[in-house]
Amino acid sequence: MPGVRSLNRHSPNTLMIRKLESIFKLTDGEKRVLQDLPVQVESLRAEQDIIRIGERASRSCLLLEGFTCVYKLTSEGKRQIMAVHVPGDMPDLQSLHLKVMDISIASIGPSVVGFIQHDDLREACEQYPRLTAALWRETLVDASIYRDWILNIGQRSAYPRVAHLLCELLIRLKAVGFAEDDSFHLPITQAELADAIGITPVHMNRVFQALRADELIEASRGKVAILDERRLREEGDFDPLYLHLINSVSA
Amino acid sequence: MPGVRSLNRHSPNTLMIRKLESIFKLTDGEKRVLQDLPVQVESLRAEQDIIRIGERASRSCLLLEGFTCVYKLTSEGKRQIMAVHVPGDMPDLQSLHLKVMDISIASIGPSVVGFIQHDDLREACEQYPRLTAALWRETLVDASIYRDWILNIGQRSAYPRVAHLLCELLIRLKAVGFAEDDSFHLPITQAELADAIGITPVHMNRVFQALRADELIEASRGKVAILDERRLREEGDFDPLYLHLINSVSA
DNA sequence: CGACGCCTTGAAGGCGCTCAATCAACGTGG
DNA sequence: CCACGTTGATTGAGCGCCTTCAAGGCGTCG
Repeated sequence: MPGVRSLNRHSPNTLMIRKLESIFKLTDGEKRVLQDLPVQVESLRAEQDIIRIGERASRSCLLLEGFTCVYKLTSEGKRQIMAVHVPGDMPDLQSLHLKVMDISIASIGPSVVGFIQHDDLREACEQYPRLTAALWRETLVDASIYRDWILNIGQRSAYPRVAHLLCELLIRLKAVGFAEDDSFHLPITQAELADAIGITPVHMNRVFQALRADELIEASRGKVAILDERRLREEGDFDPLYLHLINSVSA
Repeated sequence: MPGVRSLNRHSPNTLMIRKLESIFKLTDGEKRVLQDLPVQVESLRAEQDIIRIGERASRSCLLLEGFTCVYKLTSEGKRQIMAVHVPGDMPDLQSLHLKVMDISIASIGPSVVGFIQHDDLREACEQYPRLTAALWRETLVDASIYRDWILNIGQRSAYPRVAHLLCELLIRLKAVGFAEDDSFHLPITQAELADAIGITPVHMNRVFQALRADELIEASRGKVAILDERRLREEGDFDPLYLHLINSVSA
């Protein structure tokens, strides 16, 4: 069972505040409300469900460390991962207005999340309408990423698809300071990546080998290094417009 | 160029009001604000872009008649359609908070849309915060549909994929009263459907023939009839949960 | 050291693609 | 009223990306 612990460096909400601030300057009042939001921090093991499809949510979570993903199963038991979250993301913010979950959310690798009650969130938004706008915007960016995944899976072959996903992860991790030197820690199996890309684990492996052979990436035991980002973007037909990043150099 | 005309039966916003009312009862004040929202109605030819990727939007549109779709092109010129809208939908509501478009939106077949200035929308939302919630919810349902498309394209083969899409269209059209007798008018070419499903026009054609041979659908010249919805849902592994419909019999 | 999880590799087959030609429906102009 | 062009649906043949089904390798951990 998940233990409760306190974060060492920052208050849990610091990540969220920093992220929202990249959109527009928050007033002191807005910052204070966010800072005072009660957050229940929990550590998760790898592959642990946070919430499952069909359940009703009364709180949303903020990812603090590690990774989470959105997934869904077909009736035949095939899994599709529709999104991967990096620290600072709110994986199930949508449940604020869509009570019953249409997806499941799980941790990838060991992670730390903070739960915020919907009532608290709603109250903060009522007090400071710009928070509503900022959170709404977050969900809109999520939607934009979904759209790009549809394009990626629907129109590109396996190799560029993987390249595209890696470009996205790199830029998003850079944006929150979790990728140094174009390399990042990603405790995800090839099988899971395959589920996100819509291909077979076997084929995922072959694509990875091709990417390594082409000297685009290095990958081993949870560590991914992008060797040539420019060329990887070309191969993956990657344009970061859809991420709607603001103060980003690489975007 | 698109002509401007007035709608015969209802005020343009009636559709939107009816839709939002399915979520929660609107107060008279809320209804009045919506009713008074200045709407610029325009008729569109088939295949006409409403807004293109990279452009900045200062207004959003409400689909009144016909169909629109969200699409994006790869650098190789392949097109993926990520969403199809039915009357009552707001195809680019997202631009309210994401100014620069990450997608293009176009009409499918001749359509009628109403444009609403963002400033007007924002003002209405500030006056009546529940409108904000309702519109936010709309965009969240859009996102849920995107997710399901990722699952559909990523994990299912062509035949169930098409079945799934047809189920979705039927139920959404029913919800706004645009599908009588499990059949609906859909002025879309097989090539366009193929772009939405992520397959080739040629293969789309073969899947259609299979669906007809299995007596699941009838389709000719812009008219689609669902002959056996229960079985089509089975074949398409369709569960309408993700549509988050409220007062719907079939959901 | 044995078991387990994950990565890797091989071979065979199928789903969907590509390329191309034909057909059907419709609108247009002569 | 018909020849013609255009657009979309249909069909065929061949090929290739990716899947499926295995088996084997390798590192980690009890």
